Amino acid sequence: MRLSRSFLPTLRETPKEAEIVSHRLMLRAGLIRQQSAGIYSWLPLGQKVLSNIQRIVREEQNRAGAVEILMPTLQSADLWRESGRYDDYGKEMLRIQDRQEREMLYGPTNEEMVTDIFRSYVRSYKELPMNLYHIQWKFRDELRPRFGVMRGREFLMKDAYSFDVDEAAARRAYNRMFVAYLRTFDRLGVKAIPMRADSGPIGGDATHEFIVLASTGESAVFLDRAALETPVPGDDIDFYGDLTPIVSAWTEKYAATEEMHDKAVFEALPEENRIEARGIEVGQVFYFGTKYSEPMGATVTGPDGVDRPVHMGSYGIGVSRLVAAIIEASHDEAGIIWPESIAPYKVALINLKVGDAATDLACDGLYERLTNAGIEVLYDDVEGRAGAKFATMDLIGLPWQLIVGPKGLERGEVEIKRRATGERESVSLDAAVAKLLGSS
RNA sequence: CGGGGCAUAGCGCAGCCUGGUAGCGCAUCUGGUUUGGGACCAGAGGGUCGUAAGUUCGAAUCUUACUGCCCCGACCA
Repeated sequence: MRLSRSFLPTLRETPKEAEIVSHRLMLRAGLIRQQSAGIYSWLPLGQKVLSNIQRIVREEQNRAGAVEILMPTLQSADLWRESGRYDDYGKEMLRIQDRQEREMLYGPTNEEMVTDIFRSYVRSYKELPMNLYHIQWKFRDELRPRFGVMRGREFLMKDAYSFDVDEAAARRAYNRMFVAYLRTFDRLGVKAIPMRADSGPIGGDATHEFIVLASTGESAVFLDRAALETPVPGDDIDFYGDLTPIVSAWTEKYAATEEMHDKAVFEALPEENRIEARGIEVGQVFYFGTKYSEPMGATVTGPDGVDRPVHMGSYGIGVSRLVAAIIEASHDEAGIIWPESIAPYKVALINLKVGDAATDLACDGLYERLTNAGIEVLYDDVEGRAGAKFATMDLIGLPWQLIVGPKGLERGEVEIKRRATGERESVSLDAAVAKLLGSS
């Protein structure tokens, strides 16, 4: 993408409403614009990051056997009366009337709706296990939205729902999502630790929150340092094999949120292993048995010919929140440092002297070669001073900067800078292309 | 929802106390000089001062109500 044809509104000064670093950087780098308390528009750069995160989430969900659907944002109140949650959910749920004065709501979650879909079609245990997910906007009318998209009212969430014939099978489904989450967050370039968590109003007796450590996090957490070093399974993992050793390797190490904190167990750890920190919840997995299937009549016929309510779990990832969480975990004084897997562009191609024939020619050539090779390049082809160009590119945090100016070109060289480390080297144009093609 | 704060140009702010019809920096536009880490000079455009009522000869400024937004807390992907 040529900068001259793009829409990249960066700010030199921080809007005063932004308190935490991710919110400030998201506004300054032109990722989002606030439209109302807790409600944001996503600008081109933010939208690209959001879709890159979705792509990875989707790939890992699919790999773990979940099947993508798409449910609407608006739901009928009647469905929620079946589960009893229409009255329970309270003011956090945005209730709407349509022109026929039918009671509707903007979905804060989708257990009822997915259960309705399931019960409409599935009759036999032979069709299980089943796991349906979607990535859709949710609305929760928070008392106090804050920190930008970290706690917005409207937010993008991946939510998956598993259906199984009995508890043992449901626990296996739970483990599949647990492992999928380990892999997803790893690929997104963040260290998210599964921690024992309170099940809250959704109910159920098995749940973990996946938490990214960050000083600005909203939850206080306690964990064993060993949890940080537990390996994440590779992409050769067999999701239908026995996952319990992997899950156990994580759950055996102490890691808990404040609500579930067991002081005695924590203090039994060697002192140097005890970590007290703050964290951002980016995902949560639940097993809640027949909480919805029973009142809503989602049953299957078992091998013995008897109908039983299915055992369910739900699995959420806060996609829009992850954008902020990743920035909290990966930035410096100058701006954002995107992990390569989700960076909006891989390379910032900086033309230091737009209008200089040789520089323009070199840049256009590099742009074409890289783009043709399938690399996403943001090409700064706009007249401007070097300092301002560097500052903007540092701010938006693309992993690589390819700096091209007349001085280097006289020697036949361009400069490659790695945003994360600041390390830079001067190489020939061919070597630069080769290096960028070669780096993953 | 309890407590606190803010609202003046695209962004950041001053002016308000002590009423007299709005200013600074950045950004934008024009011209020139510059050009490898957010340049300089000269000029220009842009605001019915959140909304509504009130007080007054006169309101950004005083009063009241409302709205929006932010922060702390309780609640939450």
